[in-house]
Amino acid sequence: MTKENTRSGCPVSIALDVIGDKWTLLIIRDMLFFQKKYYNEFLASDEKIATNILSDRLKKLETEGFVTKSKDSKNRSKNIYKLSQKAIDLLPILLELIRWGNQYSKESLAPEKFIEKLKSDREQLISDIIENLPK
Amino acid sequence: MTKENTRSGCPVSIALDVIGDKWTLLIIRDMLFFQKKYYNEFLASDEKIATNILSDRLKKLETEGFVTKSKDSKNRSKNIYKLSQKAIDLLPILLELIRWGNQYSKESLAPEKFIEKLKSDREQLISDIIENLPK
DNA sequence: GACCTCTACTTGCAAAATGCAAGCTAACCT
DNA sequence: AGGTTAGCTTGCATTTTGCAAGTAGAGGTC
Repeated sequence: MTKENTRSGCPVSIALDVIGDKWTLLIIRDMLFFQKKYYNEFLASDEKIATNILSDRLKKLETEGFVTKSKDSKNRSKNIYKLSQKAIDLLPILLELIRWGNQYSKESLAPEKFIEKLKSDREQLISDIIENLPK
Repeated sequence: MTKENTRSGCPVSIALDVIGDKWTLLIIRDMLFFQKKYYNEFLASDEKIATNILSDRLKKLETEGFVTKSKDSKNRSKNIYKLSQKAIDLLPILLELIRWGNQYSKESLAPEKFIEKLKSDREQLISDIIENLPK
């Protein structure tokens, strides 16, 4: 009785079925690039996500196996969100989005150094980012 | 008086502002990988896009500079849609979506050979695809 | 020239998703 | 005990989506 949510067997379509919206990848971006892990950290992003959307997306990310949720041992009223490997493997997609977005918008505020590194040593950059994730 | 549609200066957000939905990239996929160029060819895809959504997305793609529209010289009632460089440059994003979608779904129907090539010689694959686009 | 089909839409309408503001509950802090 | 922080939920208006039906123009067929 599992509800089918895929539209076709095309891997592009399969990926878009879960990350094809304007918010999901921004949450994952915050976790991958800015080491965010708390609800209120996600809320504070420049794009100003609404609380109900954030709540909904975190729930979906959890049920789809992109993040795990646990209590902060220092403060039992806080939840810690942590990326699974499935989400970490979205990193190449995010890097290509960054490269494209940076190329086609004069409004892009990506640090020059990051873009340089992305172009010159993508593999090392990926390693660095993964290395840097909260344990 | 241009309407601002960007949420922030983050290049990820900038990219998602234009391709962050479930349909836009599928149209571009059809053009890049299957050399589609007619309205009814897009309609025929497995994902079964509705006519109003397709019409809306083609319009947006045109105004955003991803595709150009022209009359088919053989049949004046047909429109030909053609990718611009801006859209062709989305190819790396699509390839990473394919790789991810293929890795995380057992339902992925991507040809084994394509995935092999993607993993072993991505640059050559990109050249081949671009080479193969309708003139 | 009348009729049919094909192509590329538009329109109407119901359902779902989004955006905004407000409220709410359980820690924890002082 | 009272206020603050954290992570939500709820209500409601607006927007987007999905489905079915209709339409207008070009082309082809008898």
